[in-house]
Amino acid sequence: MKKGEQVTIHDIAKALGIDSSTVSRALNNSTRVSKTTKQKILDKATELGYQRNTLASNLRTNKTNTIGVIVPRISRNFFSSVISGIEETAQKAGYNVIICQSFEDFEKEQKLMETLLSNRVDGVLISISMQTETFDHLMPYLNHGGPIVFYDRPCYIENCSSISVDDYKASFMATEHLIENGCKNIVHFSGPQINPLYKNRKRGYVDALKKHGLNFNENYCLESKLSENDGIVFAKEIIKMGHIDGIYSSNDTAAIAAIQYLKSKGVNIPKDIAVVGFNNDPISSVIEPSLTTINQPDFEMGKTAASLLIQQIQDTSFKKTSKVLDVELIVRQSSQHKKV
Amino acid sequence: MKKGEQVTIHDIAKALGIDSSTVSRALNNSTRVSKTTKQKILDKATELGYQRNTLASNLRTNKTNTIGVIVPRISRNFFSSVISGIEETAQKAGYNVIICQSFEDFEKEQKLMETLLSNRVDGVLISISMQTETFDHLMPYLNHGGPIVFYDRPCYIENCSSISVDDYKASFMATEHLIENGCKNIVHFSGPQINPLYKNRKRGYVDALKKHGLNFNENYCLESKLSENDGIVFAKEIIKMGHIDGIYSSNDTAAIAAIQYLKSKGVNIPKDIAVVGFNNDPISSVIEPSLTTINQPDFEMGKTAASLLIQQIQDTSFKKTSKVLDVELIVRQSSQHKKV
DNA sequence: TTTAAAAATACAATCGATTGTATTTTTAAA
DNA sequence: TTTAAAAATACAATCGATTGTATTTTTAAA
Repeated sequence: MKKGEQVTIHDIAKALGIDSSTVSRALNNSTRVSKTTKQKILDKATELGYQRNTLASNLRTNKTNTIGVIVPRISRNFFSSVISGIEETAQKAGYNVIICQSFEDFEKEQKLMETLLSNRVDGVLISISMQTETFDHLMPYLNHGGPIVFYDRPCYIENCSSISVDDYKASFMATEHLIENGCKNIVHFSGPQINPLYKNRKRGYVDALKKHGLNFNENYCLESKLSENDGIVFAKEIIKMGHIDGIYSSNDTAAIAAIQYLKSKGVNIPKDIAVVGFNNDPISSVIEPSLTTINQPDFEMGKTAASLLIQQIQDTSFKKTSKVLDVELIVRQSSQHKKV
Repeated sequence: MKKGEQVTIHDIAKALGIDSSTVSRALNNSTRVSKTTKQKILDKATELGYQRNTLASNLRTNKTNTIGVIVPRISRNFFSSVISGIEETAQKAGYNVIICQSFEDFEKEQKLMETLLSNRVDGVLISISMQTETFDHLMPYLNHGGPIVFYDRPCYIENCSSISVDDYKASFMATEHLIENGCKNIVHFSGPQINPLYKNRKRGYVDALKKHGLNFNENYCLESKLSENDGIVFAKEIIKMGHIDGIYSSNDTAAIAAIQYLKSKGVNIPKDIAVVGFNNDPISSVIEPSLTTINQPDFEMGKTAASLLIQQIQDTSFKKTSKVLDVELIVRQSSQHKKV
């Protein structure tokens, strides 16, 4: 940005022979400026091509009207839908949104928090990375009085709102669905147990087994970061195990990778092994057999998260709340095992 | 952000009984401050939990070390890969990245440009929306001296660098591939012709037909925004047309939607109709039959775009350039028509 | 020990907008 | 026409950091 070309309120003031404070008030549509003057100022502003310097304004008013969003990866469908929800709500309330990717990396997440604090965003929405095990990097921001709301991946920090999905129930439903379809030896693809989200999903899986008199085998719970490659690795293990007839995966990515690998090895899905995923990625309806999965209200989660955060920004006495949204089991072909 | 909690360089200065200018210089590691003083200042800074106020700094130095990225939709795989490339290069050069979605909406794009100008980002990377037909909304930013680099969707504005893919060649290859596989009546799914990108793709399609002595039928060129729904609408038209044996789609989304619809109507892909897409979305390798498509160097495009922009930011005499990256035809099952 | 040069630090203005207070102008009642 | 109240505008300080210039302190040569 070339310096010489910046038009400021002082230029407008000088051009009209008035004070810059009046210009400022006019541009903010204050009642303290007469209509005639206001019009003159507005006209001159467009004439000179004035554009408010938000940096200066933000510095003075001590707020940025900006919320920062930390997301593990924007490329995942679930997250990009959440972001759309956030943007919609934020825009309506007059807030800008800065989107940052942590790439599931703790150090990157730390740096992003620093940048957001340094840029004095009014609030932060964060879905913590899978690597994150401590929360010290959030404290400077919280100590400066900045509100944080957790979405998708809950995180129990005092005074922070969070919004998530009923992972336990979803998992229970998914596992029970496999059992009802005749599966007896169900493997679970799980994520890092440090995260309550994956813990809850595991609990749901275990409890569903228990309810139906199937005993839980710790070896059947395969933990990873649920990447495509993890799905393939797990599929290989499953073939080695030999007698597995069901897979409940904590995300679609790993489930789909596993299905493709198993199919390539001549395993019939769902006749030999039934599969249920999690997320309802677009790809899940395209793969053959189409994948039974859990649909989350992603867009709504984004809207709710943004709305909780904005309430906290605007009303510091706002009581912190935790919201849990409901999910839906989408039954497709991959789970039609051997229905009696 | 609560006001009372802000620690400034003045607090550090007061605590140490020195001047704030010295504190500022120390924090910026200037040679004008002695090692002992520097250490004292750094220690006090961490003790007080000081975090630089970037707003103030940016206002004073008249740069933000931030580049703005306008992208039609982050959820599209191609764009999220481009963004990853941008972030990597930007981070290495010490720039922050603000990601904004236009959702292919012109008005939204206008607003985003205003916000970016207002926030005085040092440069802008933009892939213009499909709705965009005029470029007046870019002028205020350009007039303020801010550099803009176009990526993916070229846009010929004086003094602006751009980086794109050889769409003509890609299209020619794709169409020729269908012809070589025995297709005689090839439909082209095209995008808005206002955009050179889709124009070039159409040209490639037309020229490939010509080269192989097939005559070009304007009715075979179906124009839309290439959404999922557009793909279905086109598929219906194709069934009506009756004698189509090949589809070359300007993106995978429409191609895949069309394949699914055609399959549901009993059309055999690729025996009855062969299909080639564009983008190499992850879904293209999962659908059955797997989709022959064009792979673009998305990550590299992001890196190159960021690097071009940063060069322009740092060296105003930098000569504007247009780069064209090469593409690759990924042959899969959907195009195996009736190879002789 | 004196003194000039170099190093370190302080002073003061500035970036562009906002805002509490003071002053001037306008309005309307007396 | 006078005058008090209201409206409009100007003045001046401020947000937090940076930076050119001035001053002080330190270093090292004479």
